[in-house]
Amino acid sequence: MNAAPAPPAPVPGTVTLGPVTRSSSPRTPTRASVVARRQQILDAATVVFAEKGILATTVRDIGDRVGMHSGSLYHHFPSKEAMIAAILTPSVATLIDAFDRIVATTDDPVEVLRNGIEAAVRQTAADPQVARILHQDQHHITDLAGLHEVVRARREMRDRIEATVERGIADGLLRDDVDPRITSKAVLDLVLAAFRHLPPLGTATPAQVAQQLSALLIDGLRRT
Amino acid sequence: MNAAPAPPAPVPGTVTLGPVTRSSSPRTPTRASVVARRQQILDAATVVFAEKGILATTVRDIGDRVGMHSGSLYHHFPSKEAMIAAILTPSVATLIDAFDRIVATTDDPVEVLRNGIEAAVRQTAADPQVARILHQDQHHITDLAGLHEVVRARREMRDRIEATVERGIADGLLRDDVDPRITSKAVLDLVLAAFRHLPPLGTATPAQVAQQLSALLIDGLRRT
Amino acid sequence: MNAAPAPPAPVPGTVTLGPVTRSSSPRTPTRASVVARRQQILDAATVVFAEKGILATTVRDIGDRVGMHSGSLYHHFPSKEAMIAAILTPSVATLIDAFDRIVATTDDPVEVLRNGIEAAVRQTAADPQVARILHQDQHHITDLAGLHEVVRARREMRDRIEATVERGIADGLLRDDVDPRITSKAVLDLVLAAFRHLPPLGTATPAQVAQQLSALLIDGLRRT
Amino acid sequence: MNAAPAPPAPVPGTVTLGPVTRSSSPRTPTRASVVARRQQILDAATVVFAEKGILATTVRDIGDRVGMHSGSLYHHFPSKEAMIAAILTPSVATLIDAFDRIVATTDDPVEVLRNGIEAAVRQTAADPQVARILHQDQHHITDLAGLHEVVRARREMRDRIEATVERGIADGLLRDDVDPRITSKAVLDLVLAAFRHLPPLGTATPAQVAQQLSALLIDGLRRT
DNA sequence: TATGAATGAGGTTTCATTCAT
DNA sequence: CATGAATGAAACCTCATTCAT
Repeated sequence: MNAAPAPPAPVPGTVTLGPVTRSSSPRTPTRASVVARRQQILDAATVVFAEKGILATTVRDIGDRVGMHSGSLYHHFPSKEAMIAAILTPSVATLIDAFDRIVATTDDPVEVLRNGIEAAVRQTAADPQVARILHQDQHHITDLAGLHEVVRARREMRDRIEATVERGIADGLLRDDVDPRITSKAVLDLVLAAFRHLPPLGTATPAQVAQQLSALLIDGLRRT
Repeated sequence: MNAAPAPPAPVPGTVTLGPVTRSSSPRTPTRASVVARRQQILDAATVVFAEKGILATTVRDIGDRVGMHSGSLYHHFPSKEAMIAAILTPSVATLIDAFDRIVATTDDPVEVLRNGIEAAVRQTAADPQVARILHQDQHHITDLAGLHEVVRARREMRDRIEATVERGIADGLLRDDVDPRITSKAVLDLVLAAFRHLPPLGTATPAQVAQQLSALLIDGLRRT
Repeated sequence: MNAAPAPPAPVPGTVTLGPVTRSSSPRTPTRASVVARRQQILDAATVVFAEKGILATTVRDIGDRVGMHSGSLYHHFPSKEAMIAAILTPSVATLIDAFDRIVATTDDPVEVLRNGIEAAVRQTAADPQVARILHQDQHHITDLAGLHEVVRARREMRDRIEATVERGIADGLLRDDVDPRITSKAVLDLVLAAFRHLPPLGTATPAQVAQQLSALLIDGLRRT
Repeated sequence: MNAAPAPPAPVPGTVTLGPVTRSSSPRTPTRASVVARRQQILDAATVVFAEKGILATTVRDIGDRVGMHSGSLYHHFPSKEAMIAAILTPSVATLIDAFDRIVATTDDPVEVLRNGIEAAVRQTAADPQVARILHQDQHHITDLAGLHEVVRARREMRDRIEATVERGIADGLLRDDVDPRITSKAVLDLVLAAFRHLPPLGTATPAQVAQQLSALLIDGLRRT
């Protein structure tokens, strides 16, 4: 999901002294530094988006945080929306991958759910800011055009959960009086909201949160 | 909260017995119609806020929907924020009241939760748009200043749930390995997100949704 | 500037006992009350204009002060500008009259100036608010179109002063090295600014202020 | 403060010795031009403020005069008020400095007044537009918040004059029947209104105006 | 690639004025 | 005559984006 860094361009002012390989003139950034700068911007943007919300965040906010003028951001990204996409897309993809790997591991739907929750929480812990954006700006993401992939990914996640629940019911492992659609939305909601309990907003560890959510969703609150 | 634009309405209940008593011509701004206009605006605003989000909604959007110039809205409300407050505050208050009445009814924490969830879902069903705003704009509401009451109400709700869970654990009715804080947030989240399953966004009935959430949260997914 | 609250109008329910004096039908206000209402509005407007300046004063400010809706003011005056004219014009006319009477009294230019200053200060004391408006909104009055009369009056005042100074010089009573134009502006300025020293803004009596200004302008600061 | 719109100016003093040294193409935003742009805006704003008054001047008026969109002004100043401050503050400071230098020169209160008046008029002549703003928008400046410094400066000027008059009286050099407070206000008023007599509004030279005001205030109109 | 200035559209709010009732 | 709602223009300011340098 890495948007091609694009070649550093021919560098207009550079006068090549000889036919030698001067991969980096005094001012020519290396490919590495280009990538680094890009990531720097994304990191800053992620923090601000998470803190203020996508809509309330201005490109100037982002520029300020990288120590760069807002206009300069447009050398790295064609639009604010592109930054959002660059931030969310890979993270969402990773999440799906993780879930898929779980599904491949075992056949037991209950295990799939339990492990899936754990994997999701772990991923959330790895990047709580992105999870927060995904959660709190869900609505704006939906109609942002260009984030179709993100929206699709989310829907896919839910479908996988729904399918798992359905299989669990069919297998007689899960109660047959629950609605798979409502349930899957609930599971996804709680999992994506896990960032609230993890640092920096919360204090619990990923393992704890995963255990709590599993307990809640699978076993219920009531003592048995 | 009737979202439908609905014609100015010649006061539905008023039946003129004869041609005589013309105490109010169709356009007389009776006290009733004054209130009605205000409510008309709020209804329109509610729909738009729910659809586009608080931040993305412009006062012009609202004006367009009522068929009014945006500036004219300021005859009824001093600011966009005031409209938001007028929309959210009563609804949130109602919710708390409902929950409180439940708590007063029984001592059994499990019953409190079950009935509380049902009451909340019912309230959400009564005004799904407001619930949606509350859910999806939580973040912006928090730092909107003037909505302190709404924020406080939400926190209060969570505290009540947390206390109930704690009591349930103490009484031995709920499992003692769940974290009341995480649990209460989860319960509140799922309940406030119930609007998704109810019309117009969903198709389930309030009773169904309440039953599903109770089942999920209290009894768990697993067949016992 | 009589801010007197004035009686609340002709009492709507008053029924005239005979068919004769129908100067006021049940709802027709007497000419007197009409005039009173008009004056009430002007008084309120004067206070607000003086306090906040013409431009910064909104018609709502005025309405608020009379206890009337801003729209209703338009039953009495066709525009905000008309109110300004109604406030300033008579006062300015009075001032000119006063000055003219002085001029008619004596031939001695020094006496004319001394008495003129005294008369002007007295007039200012009689209506400090108007003087304040005249002073601080001079600029806006100039290009307000409809206040031509006020502007003209001011210019006329200055011309009269200038003529007096010129005559004084010709008569050998005033120094011949002063520029009548500059001098006349200065005299007018100081006189119109006298409201600052009088209540409610200041504490001096009209006599004191007049004496001070005469001393300053005619005799100078230096001890002789 | 060059009010003239003046072409962007290829830097008048810069004489290119040969066709070679093209260190700055016409449009290079050198530090000088950055400052110049800011000043260009301030100059335009000064003219418009002086002509129409602070309140009646819109940011669009200013933008139009610089040939710039009104929104673009906000790259240079955070608000209209900031522009006002940037225009008035330095000028007022200069005025106080000038007066202070005078006071330090001599001990004779009469000389202090005479020289002070001259200095103030000279300063007014140097920047008549600012003087005009200061004079005609005194009221709005007072409650503009952010211009406290300007207000304070004005008051300080008056205090200095008042002290000088008091000393003059104590020394027996000035008449003892004048009120220092009324006198100081009058002196300041006339001095700040001097712009009326100077170009572009008037035709007198600074020296003439200063002499006239001194004559008027110190020696009086009457021939001795 | 970074900068700083500029654009242009649009956002919320204010306000004199009009008008049906 | 008063009311209260509505209008329409305009005010100040914000912001994503563009572009010459």
